[in-house]
Amino acid sequence: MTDDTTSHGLKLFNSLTRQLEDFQPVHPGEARVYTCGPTVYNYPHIGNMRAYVFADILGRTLSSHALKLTHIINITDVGHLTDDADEGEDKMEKMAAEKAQSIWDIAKHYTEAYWADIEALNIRQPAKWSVATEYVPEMIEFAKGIAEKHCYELDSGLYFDTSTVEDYGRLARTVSEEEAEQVSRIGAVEGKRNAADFAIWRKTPPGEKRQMEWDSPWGPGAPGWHLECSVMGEKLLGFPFDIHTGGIDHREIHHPNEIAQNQAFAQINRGSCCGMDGGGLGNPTNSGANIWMHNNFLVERSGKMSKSSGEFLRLQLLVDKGFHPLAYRLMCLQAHYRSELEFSWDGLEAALTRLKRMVMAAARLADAEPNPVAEHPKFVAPLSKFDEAMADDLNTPIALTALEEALAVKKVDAGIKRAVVESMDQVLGLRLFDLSREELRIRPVSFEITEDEIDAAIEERQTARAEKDFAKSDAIRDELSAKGVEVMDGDPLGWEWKLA
RNA sequence: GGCCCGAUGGCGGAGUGGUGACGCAGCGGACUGCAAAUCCGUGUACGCCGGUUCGAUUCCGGCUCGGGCCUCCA
Repeated sequence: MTDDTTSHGLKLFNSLTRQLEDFQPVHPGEARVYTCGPTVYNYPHIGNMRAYVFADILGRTLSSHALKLTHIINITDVGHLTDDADEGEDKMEKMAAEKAQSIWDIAKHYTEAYWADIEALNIRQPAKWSVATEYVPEMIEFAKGIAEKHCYELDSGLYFDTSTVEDYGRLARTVSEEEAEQVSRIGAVEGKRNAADFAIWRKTPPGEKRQMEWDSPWGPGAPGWHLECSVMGEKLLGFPFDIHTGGIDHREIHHPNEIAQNQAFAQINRGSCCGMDGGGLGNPTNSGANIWMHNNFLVERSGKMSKSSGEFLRLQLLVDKGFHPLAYRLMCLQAHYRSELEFSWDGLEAALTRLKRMVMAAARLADAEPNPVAEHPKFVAPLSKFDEAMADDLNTPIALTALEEALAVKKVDAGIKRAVVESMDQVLGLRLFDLSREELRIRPVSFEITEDEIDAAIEERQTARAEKDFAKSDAIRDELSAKGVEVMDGDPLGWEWKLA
């Protein structure tokens, strides 16, 4: 699964150019990736998690191409506002006030909840989780560096003048400043030079004291949201790095602003960064990253997933209903990352069934010693199909079909087959050889019956069957069925929960 | 209002200028006391109207419908 050409045969869709591009590492043999992570003021919903499944697939694919991966995911624990881009409450402060907890406790709690989901979805650990509040001094330094030529100060903070960089908004396909002006912003900040200008430092209003604030040349306050990603990307990966990922929503505001900051940085430090000349985005490296990738949304019929509509879809809710987290991962992989994906419980159940069947097929290879050296002609087609699909902008839906073709190959050495399947699952991360059917059989919290009771009932039923008392055995089966248990006589597992 | 995207069988979802993946569901078969599970097999679709073409689901234009963004969001 390796390719020693410079492009690694890998094509990725660059949102900046809206084209498929060959992946050419900035540093030969390496891949440096920055992923926009969560703001830890609430639990992540499953739509949020799609972004990290996508980033994980990207990272695994880069690794499979023999690239040394350095992956950074940030944790935003400060600097996110509730309404307008420049005013309003800080999300973190708001939640802390609501819960009457320290803002630091809020951040810790939701960071850990997020990490639990990361693990449950078999998302690999990045090289580093970069926490925004640990980089505030660097953010101030960064802001000081670009302040004179690219920023101006208002009462409420230090603002970035978007007219000082070329091609502002190119990522979002904003056509012109004129167009941006047409947007009527409620509560727009007085004094901004351009409608699109944004705060890079938010001053604490006089007489107030925030839980999170730092001293700065512009007075006490907090960094703007966009600043952290510019700074951590530069500090940890160096400009330009290879790939920047995030949700498609970031394509419109957050990443254009981040890019503007990076361009300003490139202008100030012209020549000191490889490839960055401080000009426009005709030279993509000025954006800070060679390729910008965005995953599309998970949607449901009511529209976009929303955190404001009360109970939202958390991974734990799926588990509570009897769905293993990896069924959700598989559901994500069944669609291309750039397509919207429709969420439904039926769809999730379909993914779970598919996953179970793949796990069963893998289990038939449990006793085989993986033989990654030997080859077999029957696997040539599935393997090349798999590699081509993944190299074609991470086409996981097709890669999955190649995996299933490999699992379905008959009359071959099990060791070879196992090695093939393992190599594919290394990229897809479904844990086919670690999972058991028992693990996938998760009891929905709403079901009353215990496993001991089920075992007892089934034993009683088997006795009746042995005595050919089918009236009784059928009655027991019906009873179990009413309680959500499906009896499976000819199956070693014996029984299964009836979901959905 | 501005910008952008989508429309594929019962559901989800790939892909393609000319035999329309795949998964789940359904159906048939094997197995089973009967089922279930499993395995094998299998039918059904490219929103509408024009255009280009020998030929379009695939390219172009229009229409209809749906969605996203423009305010925090993966």
